[in-house]
Amino acid sequence: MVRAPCCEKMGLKKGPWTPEEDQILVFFIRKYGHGNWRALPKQAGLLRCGKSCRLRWINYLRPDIKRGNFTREEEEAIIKLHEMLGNRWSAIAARLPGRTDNEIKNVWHTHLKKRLKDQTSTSSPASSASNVASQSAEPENMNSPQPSSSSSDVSSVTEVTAALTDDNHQDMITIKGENMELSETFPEIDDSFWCEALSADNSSIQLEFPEATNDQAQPQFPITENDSGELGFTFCPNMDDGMEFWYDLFIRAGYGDTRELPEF
DNA sequence: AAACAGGCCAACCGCAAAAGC
DNA sequence: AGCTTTTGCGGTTGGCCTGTT
Repeated sequence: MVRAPCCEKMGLKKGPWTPEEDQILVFFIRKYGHGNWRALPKQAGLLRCGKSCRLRWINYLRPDIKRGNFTREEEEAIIKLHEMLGNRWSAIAARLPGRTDNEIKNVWHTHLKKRLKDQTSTSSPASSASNVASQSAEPENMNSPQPSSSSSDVSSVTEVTAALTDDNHQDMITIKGENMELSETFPEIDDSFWCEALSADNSSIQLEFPEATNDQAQPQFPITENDSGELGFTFCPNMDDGMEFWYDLFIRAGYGDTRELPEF
């Protein structure tokens, strides 16, 4: 069987995700779910393969993800579970709410394996095993408060995501200072919608995400002209390689419109 | 201050299983 | 029933960061 072309050959992006891509993915999944990962990036206007989107969502963007350092109880539980289940990371993750298999796997390889080796080399196997067993936590203990150092260890990416996934503000955007609910706004989009979002000098489109905590989430999209003289703007103006799919994203997300989009 | 080494972790790859047709 | 597509999983990699020399 011929191997499927890799993402790069298909013109898809690889490597670290940008905050803008995260926003789009979170927005799309919150609105439509993820019934088909393969189709999702195209529908959402992301230049990523479905596999990459799935991984990003599961390992990083899911709202129930618990960020920050592992507690001692969690670490002991991982050791105990690994003793029982072996390298079945997804099975271990299923018993640790908010933790992903990838995260657990990383913790195991970077911390726990080494620690366990040190323990066994400095104490008898029997005492080590009983120590682990006695300290292992039950699943209900997993939700105990995290140390403050853990809770403060949150990236700006997560902050933006949190703002967009907060139940109090879901599907809300602000256009020219007026709060709107996406589900109400988009079905009625017409040319006047975009006119309202235009800046005073018609040089940019302004959209706002309420409660956002950094500039990246309060984007202003410069209007540019393509080779054919058609006007448009990029959804991610700060990205190095540019991703001109804003129009596609919003139309697909709220409209289902299949009109021809200008090429840039 | 620069070079190097090691730790860490997000993301990728390939394979297998499951689901769909 | 068999083939194709999609999803899930575990292993691995690459690049950034930090500590050490």
